[in-house]
Amino acid sequence: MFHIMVVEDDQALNKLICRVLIKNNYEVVPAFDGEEALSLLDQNYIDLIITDLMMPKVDGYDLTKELRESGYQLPILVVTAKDTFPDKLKGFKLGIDDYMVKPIDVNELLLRVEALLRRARIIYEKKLEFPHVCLDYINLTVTVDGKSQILPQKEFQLLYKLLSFPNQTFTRQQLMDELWGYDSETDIRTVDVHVNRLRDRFREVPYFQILTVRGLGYKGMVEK
Amino acid sequence: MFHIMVVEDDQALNKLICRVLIKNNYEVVPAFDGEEALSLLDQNYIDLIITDLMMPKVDGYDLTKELRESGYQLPILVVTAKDTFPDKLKGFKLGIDDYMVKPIDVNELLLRVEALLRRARIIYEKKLEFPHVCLDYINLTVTVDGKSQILPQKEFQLLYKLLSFPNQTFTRQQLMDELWGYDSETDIRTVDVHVNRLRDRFREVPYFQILTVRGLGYKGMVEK
DNA sequence: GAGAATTATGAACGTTATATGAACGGCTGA
DNA sequence: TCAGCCGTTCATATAACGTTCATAATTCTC
Repeated sequence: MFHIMVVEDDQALNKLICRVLIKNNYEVVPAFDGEEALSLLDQNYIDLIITDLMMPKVDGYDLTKELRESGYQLPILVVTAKDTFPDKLKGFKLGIDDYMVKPIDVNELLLRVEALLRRARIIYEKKLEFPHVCLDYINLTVTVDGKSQILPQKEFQLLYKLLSFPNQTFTRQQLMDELWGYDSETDIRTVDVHVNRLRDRFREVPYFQILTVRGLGYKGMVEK
Repeated sequence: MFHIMVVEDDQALNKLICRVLIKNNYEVVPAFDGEEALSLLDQNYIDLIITDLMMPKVDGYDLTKELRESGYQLPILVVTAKDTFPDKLKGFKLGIDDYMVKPIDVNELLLRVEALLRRARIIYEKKLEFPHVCLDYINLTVTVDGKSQILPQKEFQLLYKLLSFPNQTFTRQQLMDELWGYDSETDIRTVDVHVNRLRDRFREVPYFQILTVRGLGYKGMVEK
């Protein structure tokens, strides 16, 4: 779901934080100093960073500075033993979002991570992520290899439904019930038309497709 | 400048916080319980709330709940003596943004206020900068490739909002709420008219645009 | 392989959402 | 006080969408 980078040179603490995050359904990318963090950031999509301040090579301050100066706006949460006001001042002035003093309560960490994601409007993006493909429910947007397009609502909802449960066959009636409402009087074949349009739209995209299950309905398939 | 409401039943602390904020150029609206806070919120434009949890009549939890349920998205910073995890959990789940435990360092409070305003894009910098394009909130000025023009207020605010969160779709209602006020009775279609005028105005500019998300609202796009 | 059943596809249509132009009235500053 | 700007409303034009329908293509059954 959300991708969080944990930058912390203390191996044990790094591992602890990562484990807690993973347990709470975050995707985690660990790094052990600021330099590694910067290079990993280029290669991974990251929603939020949790970072220590004191670290070898590039420290937390410089990491923050680098990121903000190169335009990264992602939330940065500092976890550190430094408890003096000047440290906090420096951190906040560089553009961090939150500051926790060790020893930290990992449960509070989770709460603060969530609050930051919410505030940065990252968390409300109901998303479906696959390799090469991402569906954004809020924006009705399908992104394939970085290229986004907005779909009409019905088409989007249909695709979203089918890809939410890949390989599971849905009858037309099921789809009608869920997307059109249980009492809809719309012709059941309307589903076909939308499926057809989706196929047209993504004819060239190899990463997913909608299969017909004759006699039953349709099913979504991802990344053969 | 920015308008901050301080909700705290301890008169001395309330006064202290207000004084510090005023000294740092914030406009302050004090309230001494949640009920008063709610009624003052209707009458004043507020950017951020600092609130205690334990208060007579409506407490901090209920205040937060009320606000979030009626659509207010402004940052809420809790200042409280309650230091247990369940308290924090409850607070964050209700939608607070930050949590400080008494006794607090007012200087750190200032830093956190600043961080929240920045993150909520309540224009701490009062500027939005992209390649080729810069929006100056103070002067209502949009600069494209060095050429500046002043926009009418509503048009400017709308553009500013949309470009503050590029690629995020805003419903007309959200935009109305934030730019016109939660209780505004202005026709929702007024948003369309302003969008239309902005498009007219920047028709020739390739660096940003406002896209329609049919059935939902609008979103800003920067530098395709 | 023929006919029946099912699905695919393209075109057309009505509906709804949005875009656009024009006009009105209030406010502001000269 | 008046002109001009601004925000708003309204009426109408336009475009997008969802649906239906007719027909073609495919698959299944016997």
